[in-house]
Amino acid sequence: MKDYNEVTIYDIAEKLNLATSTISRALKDHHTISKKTIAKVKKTAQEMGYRPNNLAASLRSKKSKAIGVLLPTITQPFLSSLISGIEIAARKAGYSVIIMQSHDKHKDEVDLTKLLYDHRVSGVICSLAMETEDAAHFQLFKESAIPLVFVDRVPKGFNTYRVVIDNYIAGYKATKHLIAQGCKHIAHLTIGSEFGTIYHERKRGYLDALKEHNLEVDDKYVIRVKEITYDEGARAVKKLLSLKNKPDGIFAPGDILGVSAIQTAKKMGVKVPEELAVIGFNDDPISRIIDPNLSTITHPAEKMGQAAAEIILNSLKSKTKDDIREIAFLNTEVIERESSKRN
Amino acid sequence: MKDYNEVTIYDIAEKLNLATSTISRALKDHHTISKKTIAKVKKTAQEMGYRPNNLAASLRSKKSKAIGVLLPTITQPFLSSLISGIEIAARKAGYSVIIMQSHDKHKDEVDLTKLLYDHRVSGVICSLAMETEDAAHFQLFKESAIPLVFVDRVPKGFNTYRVVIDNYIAGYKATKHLIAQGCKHIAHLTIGSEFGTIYHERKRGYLDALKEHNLEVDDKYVIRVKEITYDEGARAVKKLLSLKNKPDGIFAPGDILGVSAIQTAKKMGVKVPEELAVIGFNDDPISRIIDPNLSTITHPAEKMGQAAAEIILNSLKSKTKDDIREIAFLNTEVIERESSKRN
DNA sequence: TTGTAAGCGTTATCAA
DNA sequence: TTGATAACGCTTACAA
Repeated sequence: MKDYNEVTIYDIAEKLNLATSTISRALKDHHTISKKTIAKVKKTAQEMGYRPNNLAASLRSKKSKAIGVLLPTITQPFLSSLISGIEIAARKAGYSVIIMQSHDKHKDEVDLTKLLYDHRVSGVICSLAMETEDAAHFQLFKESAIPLVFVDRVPKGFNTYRVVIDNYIAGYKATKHLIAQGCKHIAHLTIGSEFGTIYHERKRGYLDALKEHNLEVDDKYVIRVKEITYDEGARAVKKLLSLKNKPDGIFAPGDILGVSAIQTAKKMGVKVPEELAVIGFNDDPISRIIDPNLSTITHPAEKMGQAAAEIILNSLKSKTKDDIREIAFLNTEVIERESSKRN
Repeated sequence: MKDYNEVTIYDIAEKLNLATSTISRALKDHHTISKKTIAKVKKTAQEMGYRPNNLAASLRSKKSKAIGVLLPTITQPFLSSLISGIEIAARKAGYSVIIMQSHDKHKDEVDLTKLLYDHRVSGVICSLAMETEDAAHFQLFKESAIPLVFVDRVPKGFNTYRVVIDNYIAGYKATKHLIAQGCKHIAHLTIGSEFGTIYHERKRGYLDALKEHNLEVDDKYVIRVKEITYDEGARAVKKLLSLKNKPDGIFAPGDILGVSAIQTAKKMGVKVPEELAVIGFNDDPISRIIDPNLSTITHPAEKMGQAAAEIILNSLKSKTKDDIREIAFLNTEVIERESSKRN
């Protein structure tokens, strides 16, 4: 250990014959301290090798300069990009990022909210676990006025900040794209409950696009998957392509499902896009590798992360206990690739 | 705020007519406290809704129960899986995980080591930035006896814990696999300096495998890329396939490069694997999506993360200022897929 | 513009 | 087995 030479503001104060409070203020450019003193303090701090002790500051101010991030997992491309965006924005403002994974388990999510609370994080960014059906465990952040931002998988009927895309519009656009390619019988895969809303919203967009164009809305074309995996995707698509009236288009609400639709179709001798047009969701790396390349919907992960972090940072700065809960709607676009190009 | 009802050990002490020190000890099952008292304290703590304040504990003990993780980026599949492994192991032991991205910049890495130090993290897990050529900025962890584990991209000649695969063996195995498929002219892509060692080691394995089998070692078959991107991979492979003596095999030390080798070959009318066998590295998701599927080398990311975290945890527990710097070598395997199957 | 002094909630050192 | 008390390094009223 080299604790013996850990320099504190007390040491600086002694050396400069000033009070610790003056040092503390000078170091943070407090306006009541003269420029001369500030310069002098900073210079000697530098010379003495002073390093602030965030722990002490946090204890005193009851706020650690940290943002807690609670996600189902961090290995999905969308989520790791999200974290990246958060980390960049947080770092710039001098905040650190603590990450926790719920692994889509409700119980873990509940436990981790408590842990984050214990850590006295300044703010929390969360995307809900697939299992979660209520948001009661987030109440403690509200009660403690700790800014809370939900991203992507957001709870229904819980009043907080949220950063999302308009999943309804995105689903609508995706379906409309298939319609524009001449598809008449469009299938859809879906997952999740109404609580996490995003897949439900995408489905709403899908249904409304069909209705708007007077296209058949048929329950047998909407298949529910248990989880977003290649196996589940294959299972669902096999079922669809075994129908006597095969669909001629599929809107998959995730690229893993979209890719497995292409793979399954190829395996079954169904030509993509000629006989089956496919569009996915997210613009994951795999969508550009599959042959034919998968058309998809952009999901601006890094931007959403930055937006979420900035909302927290602003909320912390303005201190106004605003009851206006900001909703950031980020834009999405259709990316047209070979898997849906029929014209 | 509901600070007014924040319960502290002081409140518990008052209620039970005990000293705060007793409460503190009881809560941690200290052996000098009677079982009866421990039970009583825990029960009332529970009842009163007591939540420990890590910040205060950290300040006092000069150690925050946190592990700092410093990586080039978190969006690469290998690295996000690594973090996942770290998070799981750390969480189990009651430690939190703070992540920082160097974005492969040396300067950022230097700054972030200081930040991590300021945070009083209990330990640090790091994978070096591509730019980094010396490890001087990690010295402060050594001096403070903060356990430091390097993973994957480890520094040369800096004595600390490290969790790695044997990149030499892996490169050797990959090349040998191509040789077993009947390849006679095997090319290799490489990157990075000798400091970060991993790519250099893979290349050594490649060269030794060739030599062992009396196969041609030709400089024109070793192409250096500037970064691991599809564009750089395409550029390098285009060059290789334009030689009058085209290679009949490529060992790419990363799946992105391997995938772009396949794509480029296909585009140039070179058949994979018949005319060109390809093997990548990492077993990223894209390797199973590309057609033909990319043979590759496993890189046990999550396990490496867990191993790294556990080394730190053990080091913290045993407190022995051990100078034996553990090296964990994890196993790798060749995964044979279509891109190299010629027999 | 600067100083005084009281905490923040623990842990650790003695002493009992 | 338990208690009293002094830190840990900083922030922040309030005073000067």
